[in-house]
Amino acid sequence: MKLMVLDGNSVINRAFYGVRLLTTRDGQYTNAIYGFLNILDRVRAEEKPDALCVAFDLHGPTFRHLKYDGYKATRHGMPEELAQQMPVMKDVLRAMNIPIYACQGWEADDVIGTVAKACGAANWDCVIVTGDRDSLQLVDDHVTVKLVVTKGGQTTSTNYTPSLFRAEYGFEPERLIDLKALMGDASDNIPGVAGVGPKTATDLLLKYGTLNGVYENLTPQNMKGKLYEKLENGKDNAYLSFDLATIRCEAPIEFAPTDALVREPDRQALYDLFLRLEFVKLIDKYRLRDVGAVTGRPQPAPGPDGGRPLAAPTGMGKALAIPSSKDEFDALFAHWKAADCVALAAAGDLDAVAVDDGAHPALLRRDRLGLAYDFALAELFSGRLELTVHGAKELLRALLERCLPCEGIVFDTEVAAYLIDAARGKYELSRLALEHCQLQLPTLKELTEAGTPEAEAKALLLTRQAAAVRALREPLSAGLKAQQAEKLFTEMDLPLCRVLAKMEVAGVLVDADALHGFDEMLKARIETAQQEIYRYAGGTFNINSPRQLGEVLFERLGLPAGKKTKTGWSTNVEVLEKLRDKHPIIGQIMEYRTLTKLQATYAEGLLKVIGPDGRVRTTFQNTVTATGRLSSTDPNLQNIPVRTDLGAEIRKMFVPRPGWVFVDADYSQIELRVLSHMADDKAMQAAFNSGEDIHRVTASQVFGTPLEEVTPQMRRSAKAVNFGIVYGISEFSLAEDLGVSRAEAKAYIDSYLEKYHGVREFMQAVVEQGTRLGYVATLYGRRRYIPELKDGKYMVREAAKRMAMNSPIQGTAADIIKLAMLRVDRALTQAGLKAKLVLQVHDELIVECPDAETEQVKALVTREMESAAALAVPLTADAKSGRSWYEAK
DNA sequence: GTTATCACG
DNA sequence: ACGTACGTGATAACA
Repeated sequence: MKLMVLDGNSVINRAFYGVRLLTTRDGQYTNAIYGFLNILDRVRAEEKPDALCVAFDLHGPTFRHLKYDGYKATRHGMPEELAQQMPVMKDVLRAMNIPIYACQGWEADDVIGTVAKACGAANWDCVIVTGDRDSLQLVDDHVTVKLVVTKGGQTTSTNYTPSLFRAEYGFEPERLIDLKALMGDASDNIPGVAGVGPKTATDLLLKYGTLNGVYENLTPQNMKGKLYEKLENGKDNAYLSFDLATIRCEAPIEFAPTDALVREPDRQALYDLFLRLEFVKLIDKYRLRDVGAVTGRPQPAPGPDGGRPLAAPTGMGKALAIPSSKDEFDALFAHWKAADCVALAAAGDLDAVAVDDGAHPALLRRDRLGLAYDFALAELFSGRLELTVHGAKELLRALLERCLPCEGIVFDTEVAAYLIDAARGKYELSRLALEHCQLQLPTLKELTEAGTPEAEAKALLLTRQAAAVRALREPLSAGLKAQQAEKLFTEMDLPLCRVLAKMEVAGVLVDADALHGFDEMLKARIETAQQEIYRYAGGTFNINSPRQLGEVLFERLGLPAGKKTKTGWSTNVEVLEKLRDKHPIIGQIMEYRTLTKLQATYAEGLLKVIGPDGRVRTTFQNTVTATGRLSSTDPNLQNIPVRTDLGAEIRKMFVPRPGWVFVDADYSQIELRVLSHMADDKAMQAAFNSGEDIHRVTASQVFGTPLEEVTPQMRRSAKAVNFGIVYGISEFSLAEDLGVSRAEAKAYIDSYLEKYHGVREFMQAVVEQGTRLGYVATLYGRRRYIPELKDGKYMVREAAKRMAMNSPIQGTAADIIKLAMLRVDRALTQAGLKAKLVLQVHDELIVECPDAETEQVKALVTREMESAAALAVPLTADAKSGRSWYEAK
């Protein structure tokens, strides 16, 4: 029989430092618990013990402590983030029915030793799981130590048997005590013999066997140099250390191995705990999903009814209708019209839609309704129902693609959840339902594995999703209200979904032939650069591998290595730039990098996603960024090159359809204007009101030079300072950026904040409020929670301050351009123009426009962008038109 | 899946 | 004494 005992404190410590900080929505830290459970799972799977228990330290003085004042005096107190998790960890273990042992006045090690001894007496094997090497002294024929190391979430472990120990240390496990007695242990505050380290101590033990052996042979002849003296002087400390290092196996605990036989967990308690800790995946892993059902939770369990016919998705005894005629649908529709919340969940291909109004749940299926199906969809989205969905933009896109009506969506649970906490970036329906409504959604996999045919499983899932969407509306509405974010929701982010859907459907035409030609040209130039590089390097290697490149540059060619990354040398542009004059290979590598980037990401990358109609369709993500900006994926059309001539060639291949042009309008300095408004900085506002170039004015102010005497160099510096201010400046980075001394950079910043003291006060106020309230907000009330402002670590706190300073500015600018998009879209429609918004790039809007509408659209877009917000300074936008994105910019 | 790099505002 | 600008996404390498 085999018992496994975990050193609770040691393992949870490893887990805490090995897993990045995680918190629940209400701020409970969970990473150590999560990591502990992972380690526990792993070692259990590896060892398959018959019995299992955990030993913990208790607070307060220990037996060993009392013997020596210095003992443990330097052990760091547990960080608050970990201390908070300790009681919960024990709750989890209790719920798992794993016994916990601890003993006042005794250390976890002593308890473990006692347990191990009891195992020996009962003729059981014992495995000790710990992250500390102290316990290795307990290793014998029946006791092994499993030493765990956690690195970046990965856990590896080593099983120490007597033979492995001997191989590594050269002596018996028990002699580890003698070793510590000689060399000491700073982390445990064991003094050892002054001047004797691991090397000397090991040598001594190998020669004389034990600590006693060493002192029995202590003569000046035996010990070289000063060693004799050191040992003589350190004798008392050595024997004291021996005592301190010895694990006591007689802690007064009642223990027999059979007490700890593995038992089934208390599934209910464990489920409740995991739910509270938001360990959604672990609920699955421990197969606790069914527990939610048997305890009167609102939703039946997914597992057991996987094979049952569709029924009662709302748990209130209502029958699910699956209409198969227009009449049946009409009857349902009449009921829905009277409901205050009709929730929908639609299949991606729109071939099925689940409807749930709380009283008349239904599933509309194309295969059941046939020709009446499109009619039903048209009715559903005719605007006569108040619909709630999860992910309005995707649904609208699907409807628009099929030329169906798309009215009536008044609530989007995904967008609402994003507004409530934008920092999460992920808003899966299943997760939200679990957190806000304690409602379990099955997964498709579970249902099919339970034997439900795939089609039926998908249908069942949809009805569940509709019910979840309906259940979520209330708590999320309340959340929006609590944050006074209703207006932001109703008037900005929700209506924007339709505009974004229209833009996605419109897409942008890309000249595939031209792009293909560009691709070929790049390939040829890459080939040339590659040959040159191989020639200079004296052989071939993978230039794309930073590791191999580092080897060639810094080892083979012996170039001076600059900065390092975590894994090796850095080979990024800044490093290469500094080496440019040192070796001709550098220029070629930079060329190669530029070319391959263009080729892989833009030429080939875009060619891959051009549709049959020659257009590419991005997805605008409206629920990912922490600040409120949009992002663009698959493909990302917000990072098409522009800064270099060769890169900008790509923009020549983004073209309007024949007979049309692009109108491209961008805001001028929107973030700085927003800052001048929010900070109410009169000096900065005056600068904008003067109509002068802002960076020049800043230079003039900061350097105390008349405007006419500002040199390009001064303007460049001022521009960098302006950027720095928006980002939450640090002297160091500004100095780096400008290539000046830190003192000089500091002088710039000081001078800037002196002139623009409104900005200084604003930044201070934002950080103060952010720390006090836990969040910062835009002009329109969009919040970003930044709990790191209260973090104990200086670095984390400083980074959080920069986020706090930047987010209101970046976020307000994002809010304003969202308003502008709504206005432009509406104005184009109202004016009866054919022109369409096609792209947004943060401060820039691109409209595809018939030639004849060009001038009207330019004026309209400029007007709508400039009047989107009334700030204390003018908001200006410049519009241009052209036959390609390149020309229009 | 994580890391390094580099494209954009 | 420590490491450093804000916000994104795609690609290739490597574990």
